[in-house]
Amino acid sequence: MRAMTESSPEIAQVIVDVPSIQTDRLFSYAVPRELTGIVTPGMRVHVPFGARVVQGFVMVCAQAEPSERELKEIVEVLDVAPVLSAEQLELADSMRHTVFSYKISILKAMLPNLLNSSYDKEIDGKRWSLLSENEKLAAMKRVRSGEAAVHYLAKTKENQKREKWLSVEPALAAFQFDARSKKRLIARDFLSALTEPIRVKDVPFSRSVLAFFAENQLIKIEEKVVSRTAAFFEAINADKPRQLNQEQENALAAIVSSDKPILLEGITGSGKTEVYLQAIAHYLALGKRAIVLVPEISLTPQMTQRFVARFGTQVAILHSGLSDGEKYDEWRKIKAGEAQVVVGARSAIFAPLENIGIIIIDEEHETSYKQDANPRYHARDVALLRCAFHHATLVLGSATPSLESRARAERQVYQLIRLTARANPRALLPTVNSVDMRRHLNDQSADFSEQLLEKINEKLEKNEQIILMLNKRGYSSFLMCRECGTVIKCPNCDVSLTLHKDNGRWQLNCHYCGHSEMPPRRCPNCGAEKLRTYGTGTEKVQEELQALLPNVRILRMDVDTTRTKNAHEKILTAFGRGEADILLGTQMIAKGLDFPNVTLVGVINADTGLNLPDFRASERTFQLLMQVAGRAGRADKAGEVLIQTFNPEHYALALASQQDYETFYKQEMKFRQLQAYPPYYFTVQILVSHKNEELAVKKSYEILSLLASRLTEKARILGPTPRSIARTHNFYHYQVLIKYRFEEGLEDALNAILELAQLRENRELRVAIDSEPQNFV
DNA sequence: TATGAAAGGCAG
DNA sequence: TGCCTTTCATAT
Repeated sequence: MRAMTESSPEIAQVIVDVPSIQTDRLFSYAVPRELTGIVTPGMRVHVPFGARVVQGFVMVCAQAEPSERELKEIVEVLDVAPVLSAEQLELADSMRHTVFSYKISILKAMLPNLLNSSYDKEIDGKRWSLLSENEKLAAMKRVRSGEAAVHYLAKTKENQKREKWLSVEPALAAFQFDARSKKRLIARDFLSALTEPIRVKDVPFSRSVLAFFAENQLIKIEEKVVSRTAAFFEAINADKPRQLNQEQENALAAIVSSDKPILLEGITGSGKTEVYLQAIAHYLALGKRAIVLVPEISLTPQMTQRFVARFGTQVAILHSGLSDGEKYDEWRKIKAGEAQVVVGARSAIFAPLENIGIIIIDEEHETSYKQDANPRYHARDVALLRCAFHHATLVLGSATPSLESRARAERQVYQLIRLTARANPRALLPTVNSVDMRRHLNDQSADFSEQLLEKINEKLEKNEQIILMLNKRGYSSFLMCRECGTVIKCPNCDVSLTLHKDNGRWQLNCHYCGHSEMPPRRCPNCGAEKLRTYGTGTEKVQEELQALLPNVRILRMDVDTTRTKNAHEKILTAFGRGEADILLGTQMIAKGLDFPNVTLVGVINADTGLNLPDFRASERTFQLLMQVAGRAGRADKAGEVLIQTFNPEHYALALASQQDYETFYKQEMKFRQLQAYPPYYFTVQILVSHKNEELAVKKSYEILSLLASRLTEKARILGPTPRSIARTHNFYHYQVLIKYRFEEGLEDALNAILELAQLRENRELRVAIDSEPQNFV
């Protein structure tokens, strides 16, 4: 076989890093003779493409046909071993049918950023990107007149962190030192006491001292590739499996024996994580590996430490808080087979694990598992494909499963397993009550009912902790003129500006485009000095609460207080240590936190998400309330939940108060059936954006008629309608929604839309196709 | 996506 | 005609 590949030329078929519909296909290149047999599918290469050199992925290698026309040659191979496995290449093929973005985007999403090349060019040996504007103009002139030549570069960003390590040679013991060289003698004593290699930067002697030892071969200094993430794993104490209760035992038994995906519906505190851990241990014992997905926000040490405590350095962790270098290091650790368990957010579903036995998706209903930029994949769908390939078990865990998943369990596509009791039998379920805020409009505070204040005081007296949720950041939602009704709006977007108070400085911010301005004193429309704030955000609640209870210690957690690295973690650690009485925040505090001393959860306004123009608004509200309620009474103390609302009779709120998922599921399913929404129908959303509103509408209609001509009458096509925020960043957004059950021509029709979007006349147009969109606002 | 070639616009 | 900008087809 080897002889054959050496004798006849090879060609490599490559997907190039040029995202367009015209280039979304294989391109053939000749494999240079010296690389024959070395280039294999899944490797990154640099190839000539037009006038440039671009990165590409080898998808197929084959013997060249004798009649084949002259092909350009691969310029360079970037890898000694494929960075993408055969499984991943196949996965990209499958995903291309449901995720309407280009193959190259899907492939790139599977790799850490550092493995994607950056491009530059060289003119007379000088890097284009390093030239000043004037130098660029001069260089262009010289190129045009033929005085200089352009050399196109593609460069991998891959970089490994290296450290110098010192080890002692046997010769050191016998070496005769000059008695006058004090420093060297001290160093000798230090070095000869070493039993293991040591990092050069940890040696307390200057370079010149060490140089003497190195020159005389008394020590050896070597560069080692080191991991940027290893330190995290060292500080964590080991932990042993805990005793499972009967329900957990049953769940575990079902997981390890099931031939279909498992939907694990377990109330908060029912010990899902322990079931996950023991299920993983089961597969590890069989020599298999595991992926665990958790929502980004719960990737705090609280969650990850449990996995590291149980499985130690076999765990690799992937989340957005890591730098590109750190992510690359974790990726390499997995690729090298050093990690058996990968814990991470959405993109960890692409982890280069082999021999997967189980994939677990915790909080499976979370929308963050769907990527809301290209490629718009859902980690759950990718997990299904990977499990099919590996014959692995998929476990979807949640206290409030998505309707899609729960309905699949109903139809026996998934096996439904319930955990109905708290793992700690002394931990009681919280009691949940709602407060009808319509009756409390005249209370001393507009945002706090007397009941809630009373409860807060009661808990403070007992030195217990409180979590308060208000799903609105900033100080107040908008500024309105009391004279003429003018609301201060963003110049680039169709939204009102949110008032913020940052270190005592007032500011109006746009939450969509980042626009920021000083609040005006007078109304810009009528000039009256009657601008008032409306709507309460977390900043204002903090201020109010501090005024009502001067001695209370409040920690605020929202996007604005968690911008810096590890800020999130710091706030939670401080709260866990009891450095504050109240944790006040947006919905990010609802997820996965476990503080035993928290006995009261207050929802200041449960209605914020309810009136959004999204068919999932009720589902989201229900899930959020259930989740935040689960933060109360996690340990031996009884927990209470108080939900303030203007819609106490709304079924999402009423059933969340009763902690009744099953009834909610049934009721919501009726609504979905009536309205022909998921899970009864599949949906595809086409988003059309243009700086010119008329053109956005016109193009939307072109897309509509294209769809109408290609789909059957059974497909329901809605729109075009403006998005609920019709303009952001000065772009007007329209959408067309397709609801369907079975449409053979859909994939072709959607690819035709991608083609339409690439037409020259549509250069200013942005079109995104979102299969099973999770976000309509 | 980004390139070079071709076509178009304009001053002299 | 030279010089600059815009348009367009194309990539193995």
